[in-house]
Amino acid sequence: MQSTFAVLAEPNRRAILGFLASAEQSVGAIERHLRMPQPTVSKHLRVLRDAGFVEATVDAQRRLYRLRPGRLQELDTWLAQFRRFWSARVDLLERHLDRMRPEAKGRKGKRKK
Amino acid sequence: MQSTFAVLAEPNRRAILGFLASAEQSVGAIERHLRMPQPTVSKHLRVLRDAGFVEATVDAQRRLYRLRPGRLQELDTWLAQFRRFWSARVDLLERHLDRMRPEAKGRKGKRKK
DNA sequence: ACTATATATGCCTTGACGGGTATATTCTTC
DNA sequence: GAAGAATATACCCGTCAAGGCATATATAGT
Repeated sequence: MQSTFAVLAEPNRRAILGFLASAEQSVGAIERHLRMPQPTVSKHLRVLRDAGFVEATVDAQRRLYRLRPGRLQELDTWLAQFRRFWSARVDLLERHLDRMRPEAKGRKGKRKK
Repeated sequence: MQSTFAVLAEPNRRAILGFLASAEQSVGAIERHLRMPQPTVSKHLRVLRDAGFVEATVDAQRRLYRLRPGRLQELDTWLAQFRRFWSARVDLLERHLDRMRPEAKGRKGKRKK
C-alpha cells in the first residue's frame, strides 16, 4: 500500500477525490466529468480504494464510489505540526526560533549572492 | 516545478520538513539527525527549495535551511474542501449526501460480493 | 442465449525519480 | 596558496508508476 502522499501525488486522483467531495459517483460519471479514458478512471479508483480513500458499492453494472475521509484526516493530522507557522501567534514563535539559531556566526560580511 | 504532493511523497523530504519544524538546520545537522548520506540530503533540499517549501541562508560554508510555510498552507487550503467529512455536523451532511444519490435503483437484491 | 452497457484488468512502453559514488565548488584557516 | 570542511552537482543505474490499448468480466434487457 502506498503512502497517503504518493496516492495524492497523481493529479487525476486528486480530481476524482474533489469530484467525490460533492457526491458519490459512478465510474462513468467520473469518466465524463473529468474527461479521462475509462481504464484510467478505473485504475485510479483501484489505487484510491486500496489506499482507503474511497469505497464502492454495487449498483447493477455500476459501481458507486464515495469518499472515506479517514486517510485525508491523517493528512490533516500530519499537517498539524506545521500549523503554528501560519496560524496566529506566528510572530512570537518565529522570534523564538530565530533565537534558537546556532550562534557560531561571528563572521564578517560575504560579498555576493 | 513539481506539485505540492509530489514533493511530499518522498519520506525523506517529509522527515526533513519535520526536522525543520523544530528549528532551522544546516545540511550537516540534517545529515546526522536523519542518518542519510549528504548528497541525498542536498538533493532533497534542492527539491524542497525549488518547490518553495524551504529557504536557505549562507553561513560561511554552511547553508542554514528553514521552513517556508506557504506551500504547506496551500495544502491546508486544499484539504479544506474535505474537512466537513470529519468535523462536527458530519451526520447531517452525510444524510444530505445520501439523499443525493441517484434514485434509479429500484433493484432487487444482488447475491454476492 | 445474445447483445449492449458498465467496469475491471493485463500487457507494453516510456519517463521520472531516488540511491550511490565520485567530483566540483565554496569558504575558512594557517 | 594549500589543505580541510561543508555543501552541491553530475553521472549511472534500477525501479516503479502512468498512459494507451485491447480484452475480460459482470449485469441487464430482450
